[in-house]
Amino acid sequence: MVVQMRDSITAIGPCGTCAQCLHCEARSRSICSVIDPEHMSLLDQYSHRLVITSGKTFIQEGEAASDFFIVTSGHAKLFALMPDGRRQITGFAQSGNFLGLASGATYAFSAEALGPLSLCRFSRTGLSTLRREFPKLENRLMEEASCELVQAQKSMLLLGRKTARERLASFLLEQHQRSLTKARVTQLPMSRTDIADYLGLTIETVSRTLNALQREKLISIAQVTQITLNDLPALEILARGG
Amino acid sequence: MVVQMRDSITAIGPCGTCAQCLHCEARSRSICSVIDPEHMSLLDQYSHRLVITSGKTFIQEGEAASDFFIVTSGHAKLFALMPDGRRQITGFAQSGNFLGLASGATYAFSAEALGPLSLCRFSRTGLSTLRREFPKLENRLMEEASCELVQAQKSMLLLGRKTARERLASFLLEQHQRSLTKARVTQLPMSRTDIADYLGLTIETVSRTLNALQREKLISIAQVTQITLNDLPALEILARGG
DNA sequence: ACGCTATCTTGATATGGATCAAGGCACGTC
DNA sequence: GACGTGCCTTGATCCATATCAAGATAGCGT
Repeated sequence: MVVQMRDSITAIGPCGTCAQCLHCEARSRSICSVIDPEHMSLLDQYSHRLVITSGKTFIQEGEAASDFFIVTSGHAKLFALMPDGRRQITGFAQSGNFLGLASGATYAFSAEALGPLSLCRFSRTGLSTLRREFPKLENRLMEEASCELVQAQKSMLLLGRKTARERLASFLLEQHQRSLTKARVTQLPMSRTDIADYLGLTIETVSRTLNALQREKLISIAQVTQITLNDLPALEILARGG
Repeated sequence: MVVQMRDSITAIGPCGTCAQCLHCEARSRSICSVIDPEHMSLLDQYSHRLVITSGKTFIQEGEAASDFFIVTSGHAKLFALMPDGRRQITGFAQSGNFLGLASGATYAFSAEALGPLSLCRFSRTGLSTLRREFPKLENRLMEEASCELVQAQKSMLLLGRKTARERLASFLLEQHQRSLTKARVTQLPMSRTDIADYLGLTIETVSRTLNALQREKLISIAQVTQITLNDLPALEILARGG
């Protein structure tokens, strides 16, 4: 059962027989991991799969916050805009991440697909029902909120007090940690412009600083989006500022 | 029942007969507002009153996050430090505010009293018990976390993309809104250094920018800590950046 | 009231990162 | 394989804010 919505958003709706949640590639990393496989059907009932094309905005700042999302594959960027176009990316989301906590009645941020993206959508009321049904979800959601708050405070320190070099080192280490691999090669899903808007810098400064770090042998830039961290300890010292 | 702890922290412990929570000056503004007066005694049982002297650090970044706090009177600043002393204040807390959500196993921030401060302390386990006992608390805590996340995203935009003038205008409006009065005179509980560390600026820039806003008649600085917002619409336009 | 100290303001100068302006490179199209 | 078209890099210059350096104020204790 596939339903076409608007121009580029495809909804693959609930389906009693195919039990999607059970085989969800993001389940172990998402809030759904607290729900036993035997109750998966209720999860299926209140969730909908979406596929989003690259570059599409699927959450619009200021609109009624009626849905929550879990990223099941791909990457997204979350951002806030100023009237003159200045942009601050407040975070990147990947498989398993829960989106929508930073909202009151309306969304406090916009979200856009960084490449092809699949999502799982919950309506506000649907999630409420699930929370009542599975008290463990409450704890998991609070955990999720706590992690986001901790991350937000790190970003505030970075944006308010770190130099460009320290910001790039922090960013590269964060990306490396999120990649979940031990390999020191990190594949970046975002452009230089996105990195700049995440770190509160300009694209030129990002480019210059990355190349400076490469000249100092701290990193190697194989391709634009593929960076090797050659000296993790040195990068960590740089990132934390001494 | 008054228990003296360390040098300057006074604990006024649970007391079966005086029913403190019922008369708590912060109750209507705190998470406790969701609990009926008839159940107040359970709240008393799991909470402890503390009085903190000005300047004392009562939450230390990196220490085991064993307690949560509610500010019952006074103001506190929350901050993160870098090894060389650079500081980012991530928020200010006042009566009713809940502290401790931005924590995993350890606190992600430090907190210090801005002037005399009273707190209500909950142990992690005590709060867990209360959450089980009063499901409404879950919703209220999630609300609290959402508000903090929204606020954090606003701070990220401010720190990453706004000019000094825009930051000061945003700050003054935020303080004005928090004061809960309609009067256009705002009494600031924090020093210029704190404002600078909150806005990612230096104390000199804060001073110069405030005086520039005064010269332009947007504000009046009666005393250092007492500022009148003369032109709210203009300040709002400035704060949002056009 | 006096002086001590911390905080704030103001001025002069420096600088990290922004802005302006060309190139270079990769990738897709015809 | 030439030609676009979007990134990305590199260079030259500028400027908003930091830094350095005095003063000015305001509490506060004696």
